[in-house]
Amino acid sequence: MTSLSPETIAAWTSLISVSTAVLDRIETALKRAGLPPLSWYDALLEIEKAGPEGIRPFELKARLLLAQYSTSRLLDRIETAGLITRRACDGDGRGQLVVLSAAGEAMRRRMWPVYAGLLAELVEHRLDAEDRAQLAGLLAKLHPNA
Amino acid sequence: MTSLSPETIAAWTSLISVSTAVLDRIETALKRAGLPPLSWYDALLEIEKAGPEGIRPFELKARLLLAQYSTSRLLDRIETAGLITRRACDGDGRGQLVVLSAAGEAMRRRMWPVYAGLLAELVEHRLDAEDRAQLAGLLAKLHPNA
DNA sequence: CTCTTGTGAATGCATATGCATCTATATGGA
DNA sequence: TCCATATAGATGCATATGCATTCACAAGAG
Repeated sequence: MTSLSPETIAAWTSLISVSTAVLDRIETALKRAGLPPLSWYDALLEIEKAGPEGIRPFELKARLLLAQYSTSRLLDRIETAGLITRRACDGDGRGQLVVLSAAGEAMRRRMWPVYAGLLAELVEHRLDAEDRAQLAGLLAKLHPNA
Repeated sequence: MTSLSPETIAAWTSLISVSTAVLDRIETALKRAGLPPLSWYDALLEIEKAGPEGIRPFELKARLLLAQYSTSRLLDRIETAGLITRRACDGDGRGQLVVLSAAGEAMRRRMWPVYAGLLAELVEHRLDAEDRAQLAGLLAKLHPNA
């Protein structure tokens, strides 16, 4: 029987409930503002970071921790909304390159204040500078890379 | 323009990626073991804690941070699997009381080692006792109650 | 008692997700 | 060159989720 310390349980349950609650608040606020879901923001941001060269969907999938089919369909929806363009990738006939459109950049910028406002209210304001650094450090130890 | 400290951003992105990655590992492991999803575990545990008196669905909804319709349908599926019984609630004709069945308790117990094993590997082992206490404390400050 | 309003729970319909599979191209070896 | 295998990406089908609405009962006002 695997046994866990009470602190592990407390940390884990808080981790989940905090992330769920904050995500929920963000999604609700975006919806109320007539904006797309947070997943679009993350995608738009990664695509924007890739610049005019564009980014390959499999690369995006890795960065966003999404399943392959989720990436494919998320890009479908974002493309339908006119926020990206997909073009064939020369050098690899199987692939494509995704590039942000001007409307895509505008959309990401419109989403940011809503997102950042809630992070300020729900994260930044509840921790002092030392706490924030400590929390970031502790969570970094939990990254499942190793 | 709302501005956030780099530590806030780092803490938030880690919070999300860690919770996503760990949940993912847990869901995958449960599936591979032929067990139901983690959401069932959480529900079964809350129902078990309520004891033979049972628990009202709206109470469960609050504890699990679920939408009303999600709760209703989750209970449908769990009931279909024979893990709970729902009976009318005397004193409130609108309501019902959900009680864990023996099979439900057995299922929760079968799920626990898989769940706990991964929490041990991915959380407990990566932090020393002091880190765990600190992390739990910091996350407690982020609970959106206040 | 009756009417209005509030609350617990279910459900029809549209959209999103997960799984498995499929197509097309790439790559490495015989 | 030809074949086997691997990788990028899309998609059909089943299941789950979100939204809005609905139904049933509760509670308080008159």
